[in-house]
Amino acid sequence: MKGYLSIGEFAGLRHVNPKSLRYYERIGALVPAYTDPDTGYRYYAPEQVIEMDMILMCLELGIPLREATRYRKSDGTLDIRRLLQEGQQKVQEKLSYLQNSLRQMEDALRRVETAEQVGNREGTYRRTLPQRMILREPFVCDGGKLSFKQASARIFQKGQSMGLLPVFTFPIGLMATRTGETFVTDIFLEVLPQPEKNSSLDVLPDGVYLCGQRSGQALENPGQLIESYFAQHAEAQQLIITNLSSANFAPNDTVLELQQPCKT
Amino acid sequence: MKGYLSIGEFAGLRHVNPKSLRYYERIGALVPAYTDPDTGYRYYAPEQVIEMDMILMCLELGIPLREATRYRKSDGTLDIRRLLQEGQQKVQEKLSYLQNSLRQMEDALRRVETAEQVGNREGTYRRTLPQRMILREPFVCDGGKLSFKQASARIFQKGQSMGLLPVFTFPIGLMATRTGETFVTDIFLEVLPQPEKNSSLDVLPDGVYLCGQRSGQALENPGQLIESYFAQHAEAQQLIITNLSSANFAPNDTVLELQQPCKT
DNA sequence: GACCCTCCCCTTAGGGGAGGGTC
DNA sequence: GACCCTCCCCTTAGGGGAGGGTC
Repeated sequence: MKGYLSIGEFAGLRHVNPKSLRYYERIGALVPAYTDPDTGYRYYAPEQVIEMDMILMCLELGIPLREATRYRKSDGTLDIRRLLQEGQQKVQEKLSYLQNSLRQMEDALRRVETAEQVGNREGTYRRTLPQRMILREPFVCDGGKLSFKQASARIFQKGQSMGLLPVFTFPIGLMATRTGETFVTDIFLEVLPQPEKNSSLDVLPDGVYLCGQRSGQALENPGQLIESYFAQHAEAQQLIITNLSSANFAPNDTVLELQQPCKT
Repeated sequence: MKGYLSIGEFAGLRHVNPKSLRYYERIGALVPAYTDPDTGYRYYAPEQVIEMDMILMCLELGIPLREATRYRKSDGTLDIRRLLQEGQQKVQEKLSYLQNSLRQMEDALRRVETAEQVGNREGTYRRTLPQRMILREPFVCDGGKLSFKQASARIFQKGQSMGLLPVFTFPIGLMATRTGETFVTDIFLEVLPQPEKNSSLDVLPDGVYLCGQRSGQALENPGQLIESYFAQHAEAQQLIITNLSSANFAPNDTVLELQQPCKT
């Protein structure tokens, strides 16, 4: 056929499979310029490669092919400009979404790596912690009503509804502050800093912390854990209990770190 | 169930559909901590949310769930670190791919918009063109062997195999250079500048061009078009013929622009 | 001999019900 | 009454054949 391309030749122009072109025809997205009525052979005009390009762009952008007809006007002409404009916006959105994902993943990896270095240390040690942004709620230890697990489910949901995006579940904890003979506790969720949300967040300051580790089971009775800590450390005004996230996460095998801010 | 979550509660932790969780169980990606043998009710442990997070991350990264078991070691522990590391790489790749797409789309849109401003002008006019990078091949007009359509299909394939990424098919053309009484012609494909590939490309310099338009049909006999142009413009040493890409692309309705570099 | 045709069956990650039991 | 269960059928964009004609 003079000037026309067979399905294989046409497919070769963009390294697609002839099967794909038959599918595009079936759904009406790209009809060959000529089909031999005797043999059923499809023949494409070289200019049709632009239709193929538009289809390939729609696929990349995640625009369903049945909707791709929106970029074809009633007279059959293609509205490339609209596809490009709407496409640019879609790509921009994907880009900022991925950039956000990357930030989260970097943060999570950093967390896992420090946990690996710190994990399973014996006794008491000091380490310097960066500033942490937290979402915080009062939590009454041993009140009986809300177990720690239930409370943590709640704060996760709150953080999520606020769009605070914690990646993986590690950074949850309790903080206790001594008030006279007793203490008050809050549950908290460590979140990624996000400029526009910081007003509803609290800060755990950076600095040197006096640390020690406990098994994860200890959180089943957090009141007792805190009480005995404060009894043994008369100078402690505040105690932070958080889970060390490990790269080999095994449920029922988390390690807690107790962190007591040092006066400097 | 004390401490366990029903499928709906667990799904709510990450705003997923319970149907998804049943699917994850079916393929073995996330098995509930406990299933009531009498009622079939699924119960999840709150810590399992980390498994859900890993699944959600795999989905975002385009890692098939059946492969997601790779991030679970033989003893059942999760290898979060590996997922994060491999995931970061995937996200980086997607990012640079999208950034490239965006560049191409911006370029295509710019092209469409200038074509809109310039399109359908009568007579002769001057306009300033930016520098263009081109991939170029000799093309013998009216040699008979290779039609222009066939030759353009070939150069597209060449450009593609070199990874030069033309978006949409517009930027193709012919350039003719006068040599004494006759002229030589090349076919060319305009491509996006890419630092690492520029060595195999030619340059059409920026500057002012003397332009005029013809219907797309004229390319069916390009030799004649060029011959009559050179006959009418004794001063012309070089002629570039390229298609004006329109935002409303209609095959068989392209407009050609003849561009003659002006001496300045 | 390489290419093209039309069936036909299969894939991923679920969603939308129907019909019936459970908290 | 809201929630959960198991079927069953459906979706997108094709890919992998089988069996048979075409360039």
